[in-house]
Amino acid sequence: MPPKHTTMDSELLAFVDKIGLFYEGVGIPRISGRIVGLLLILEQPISPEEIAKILGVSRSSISTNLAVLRYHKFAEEVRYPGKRKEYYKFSENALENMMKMKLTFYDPFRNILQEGVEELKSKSISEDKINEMIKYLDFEENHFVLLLEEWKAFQKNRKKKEQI
Amino acid sequence: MPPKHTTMDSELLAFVDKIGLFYEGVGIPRISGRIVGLLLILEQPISPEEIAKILGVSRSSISTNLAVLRYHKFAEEVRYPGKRKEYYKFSENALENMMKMKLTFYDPFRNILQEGVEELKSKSISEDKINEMIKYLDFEENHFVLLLEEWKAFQKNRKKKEQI
DNA sequence: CTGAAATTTCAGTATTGACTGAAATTCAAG
DNA sequence: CTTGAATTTCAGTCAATACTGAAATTTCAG
Repeated sequence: MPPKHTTMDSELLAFVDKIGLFYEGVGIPRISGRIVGLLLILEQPISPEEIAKILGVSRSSISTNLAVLRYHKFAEEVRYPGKRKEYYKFSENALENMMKMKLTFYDPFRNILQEGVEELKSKSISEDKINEMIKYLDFEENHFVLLLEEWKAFQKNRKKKEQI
Repeated sequence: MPPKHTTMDSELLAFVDKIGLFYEGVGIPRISGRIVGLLLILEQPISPEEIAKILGVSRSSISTNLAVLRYHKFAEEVRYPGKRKEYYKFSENALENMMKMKLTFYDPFRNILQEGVEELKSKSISEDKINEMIKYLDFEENHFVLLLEEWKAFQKNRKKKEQI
């Protein structure tokens, strides 16, 4: 049976809103942040309908924002047999997926710089600063990949311990 | 004697614009990105006046954007004795400073989550997802600090080699 | 299959924030 | 100091985009 989330304590809402504002500050839609905040604190999955009601925004806006959270695998759909409604929860591997998302930054930037260096070899420009930057991007990306591996290993280990 | 940069090859400008668009895509003003691109390829420092002319944007916009690049230590002021104008170059430690900038992300977010957990202990919310996220943020931040150290060491070593 | 319930899409609106130009301020050469 | 060149500030404009509501589409219980 799907859970009901009709109302929400104003202190909890304040927490959710703070996350929304933080998201807005880093260039992500505020509603996305508020949804993330909400999913973070709820024990049980919640329907888009209820999210809209609790956050006081339009149903369509929730739909759009859930679509991108779903796309990045931050939010995950849950279905209850016999119920038509969708329910959402904070994705199991949300943190891992957030990191994977960050990793998509490097390639496009690197490509621009790399193409720049190659195309512009003939012109009288300074290549060394660009090359330095490419080297740095590779350095950082590589670290991120390792970080991801470490985190996954750390998690797996922890899960195993909990099982015992 | 300060250098002159009156015109600029259209291919170079295309490169500069690509960086601008990339910046825009990640939520940073396009002009900031174009200035960064310009400083990247130039051998010699350039005046705000000349940047404005080359990029075809208002002088005031350059001023504002240079102020934030300067604040984050991505761009560095250069003065020529006897000349009133300011000149700018890509900062010596720009890459290092970009990373330091990224590090400012963690604390505010961590604080929101931490306060959330503490304030909301009484309410019937799920603490474990928040705690997991805090743990992850610490994990990532810590990695970044180490990365910064490694990069600095790597750089120092390289500089030494070049000297010989 | 059918139809009602739910979700998504999309055109329009509102809000945010980047950019401009003129006015105010700062700065350094003389 | 003084003065004019250069930079910064700020109110106003414009453009990008987050959000809304209605219409279209999808979905699944019966």
